[in-house]
Order: sequence, then structure tokens, then C-alpha cells
Amino acid sequence: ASKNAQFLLRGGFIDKSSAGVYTLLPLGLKVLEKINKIIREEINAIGAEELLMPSLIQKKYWEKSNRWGISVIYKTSTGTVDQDKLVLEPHRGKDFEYGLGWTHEEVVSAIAARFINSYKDLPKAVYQIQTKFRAEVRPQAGLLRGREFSMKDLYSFHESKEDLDKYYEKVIKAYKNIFKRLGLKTIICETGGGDFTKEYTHEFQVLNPAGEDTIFYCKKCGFGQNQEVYKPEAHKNCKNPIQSGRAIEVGNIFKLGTKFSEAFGISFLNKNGEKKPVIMGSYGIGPTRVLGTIVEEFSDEYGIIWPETVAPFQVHLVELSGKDPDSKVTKAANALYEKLVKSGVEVLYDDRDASTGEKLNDADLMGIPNRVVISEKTLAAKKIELKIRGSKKTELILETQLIKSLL
RNA sequence: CGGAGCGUAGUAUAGUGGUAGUACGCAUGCAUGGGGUGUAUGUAGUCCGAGUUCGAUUCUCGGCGCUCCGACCA
Repeated sequence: ASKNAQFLLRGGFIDKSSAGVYTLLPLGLKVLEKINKIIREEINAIGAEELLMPSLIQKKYWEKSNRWGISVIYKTSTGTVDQDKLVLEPHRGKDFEYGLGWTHEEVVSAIAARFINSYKDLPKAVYQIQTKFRAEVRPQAGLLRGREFSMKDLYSFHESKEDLDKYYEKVIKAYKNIFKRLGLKTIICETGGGDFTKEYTHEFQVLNPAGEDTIFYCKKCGFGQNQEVYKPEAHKNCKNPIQSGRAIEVGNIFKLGTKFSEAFGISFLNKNGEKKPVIMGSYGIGPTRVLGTIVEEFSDEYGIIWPETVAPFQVHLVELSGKDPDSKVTKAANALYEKLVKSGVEVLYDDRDASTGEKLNDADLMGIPNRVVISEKTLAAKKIELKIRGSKKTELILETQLIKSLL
């Protein structure tokens, strides 16, 4: 199994429900929410508003864009496998056909068609963080490729190509901020746009052997291309050799142009009273895939090493009291726990009646940045023991020092 | 979608045409107490359906599920 699946399952972050479908357990959800918070902050900062669209999307929407039929595998009411659609059981003598949302251009376009009428309504950008469904025949690599996963999808609407281009650059900047805060080094790669657009689209790729894509890039000039469209002549002005490697795609951005605005009739009257189609862009980041990617990037033989920005807790407090629930060690650890929580520190308190080795190994596996141990030894020294996850050494420090360093 | 394999306890596995064993886990006791400690007792299982057979967990067929290689991947 892949590293992220192994550590996340063993550490109690996720639980496998079926192939490519996972529950985020309380610990994993905490991490996901931290990732989402960073994404929201940066996307809000470029003027987009959050909304929430449905997952169940009626056939008529998909038919307008000619995408009914690329969707999810489900059983139809007749019991045969149909690759195209979800058919709900007959009701009042009628089948109801829906596609489960694997992207939301159709829904957002229908909304935009109703609300956008004038150049004064533009530009506009909306996004959501929502569960998506895809007919992956072969899910793999834990959270890196699932049948159900979380996605932040942002859609923008503009009166001109130039305005879209400007916003596209703003999104690139926001994405750079997001991935930087998540601790991920990304390479922006050009790739073909599929049936979306003839223009190049861009992927944010994290170099990692667990990745499914092969990319070509240059560290010096910033050149990056996916293998699918690789054209080395685009790099001829730089003398630095091109490198290649496996990479995980954590985000992608598209200029949709007028494909959807034409299909759904999203138009506006410009200053001259002329009717024009709206120019659109679409921009995705997969938070659950990001979660898996972070684990692929930050771990050692013992477990995960969370970056502080997304760690489920700041402190993993371990008390080594042995069996006696009334021992001085337990009381001191309880007191420290209360004090940390009151100070606003996020603490995971391991007060299990388990062996020392078990507790310390679990702490390594779970990867919380600061491990604090309270034991007979630390009480004797009137200090607490701190170990930063990922470093080899432990240090004895004063409780006040610890709290100060965490706030 | 092309190719391969697998389905036995909560998990990981062994074995058999005559109804199943081991390890871990879990429960309880005793010992231990700074890197998954020792010990005793207990707990729990053959994916579903059909066929062959006196008898199927084992063989055959179908279904469902899972894994791996490749293709696809807005």
C-alpha cells in the first residue's frame, strides 16, 4: 500500500469504506479542516464568494453541455451496469436520472445564466468545497485517487478575455500562497486542455515518486510541462538542462472561454447595449488529495511529520505514570493539559494505560509537531520534556517556556 | 477498458473433499513501568447463490467484493 494510505490508516486518520472511498475519522477531519481554512482564506482574498451546489445533478444539465455519459458507474433500476448515469428507483412510474457531480460547470453556469445580465454584474467569482464523485475504474494510492473525494472548485465570469487573463494570474498567485502555507513545493506545468479548451491549461504539480504524472521542468527558468504535451522547443532559450520526474497534481486551472456560457446562455449587455457571451475560468484544488500528498512528502520510517500549519494538534501530551491513576505524574499531566487547553493550545492527551513504547511510537506515527512527556524524571527536574517531531533530540524545559513558545 | 491474482476471526495469515489452526487485537488477572514488556485464561472465522458429491471452507459455474500491472484521468 502507498505511504499515505498506510500511515493514515494505521494512525487512525482515515478508515477505508470501500475501494477508493474513505471515511475521515476525527483526527483526519481536523487536518482536512485546516487545509480548507487555508484555501478559504486565500480564495476569499481574491474576491471569490463561497457557495454550495448540489451533488445530485439532473440529466438535463449534463445534456446541455454534452457531458451526460462521462460520469459515474452505478446500477440502474433494471439491474444492469450502465457507465453513464445514476438512475433512481422508479417512482410513480418514472425513472429519475441524475449524474453525481464530478465537477460543477453545468450547475454554476445555470445559476450564472439567471443572475448575470449586465457588464455591471461582472466580474464575478464563486467557489465551493464539496465532495466529488468519479468513475475511477481503478482507485489507488490511498487518498491520491479515489471514487469520492473533496474538491475546492472555483468559477470565474468575465466580460473580456483580458479580464479573465488578469484573474487567471491572480488565481495562480493565490494558489502559490496556498501551497506554500501547506508546505508543498509546486511546479506549474502546462498541459493540454482536453475538450475544455484549445489553450494550454496549468497544473500545480508536487514532485514525488508516488505521483501518477510525469513532468518535465527546469528549476532555473521555471519551465514546466506535463509529459502529455511535452514540447522541448519551448525551452530553447534557457541553457539549463530539463529534468523530469514523477509528480502529484494537486491543483489545476482552466480558461473555459465561452464553451459553457454558450451552452447555457450566459450573456450580458455591454456598455453599448450589445449582447455578449460571458468568458469563464475554472480552478480546482483537491483537499483530500492534498492531505495524502502532505503525508507522501513529510514522513520518516516511524510515521507522519505534519507541517505545523495543518497538524491536527499542536501538542501530543504523553504521561508516563504507569498504572497508578492517582500518581503525582498523572496529576501533573492532568494539570498541564488543563493549563494548555485554557491557553488555547490544541492538545492531544495520551492518558491511556499503555506501555511507554506504545505511547511514544503512536506519537511518532501520528506526527504531531510537539511531543511533551511528563514522567517521574521530568517531575524530579521540575521541568517538562519536549521533542519536536522529526528531530532526534529531546530537551527538558520549563513549563512556562513551553507555553510561551506555543502561543 | 485490456491482463493477472485473491476472498478463512476485528486485522494478518495457515490448512483440509469428513466442519479449521497460528499471530496480533480485544476482555480479565498477575508481574512490568522511558521506545510496541512478560505470562495465564477467555473471546471470535470459511463473501453470497447455484451445481457436483453421502458430505463442499476446499472442486465447477455465476454474482459481489478486494488487490496488482497497463490504458484512461477536464
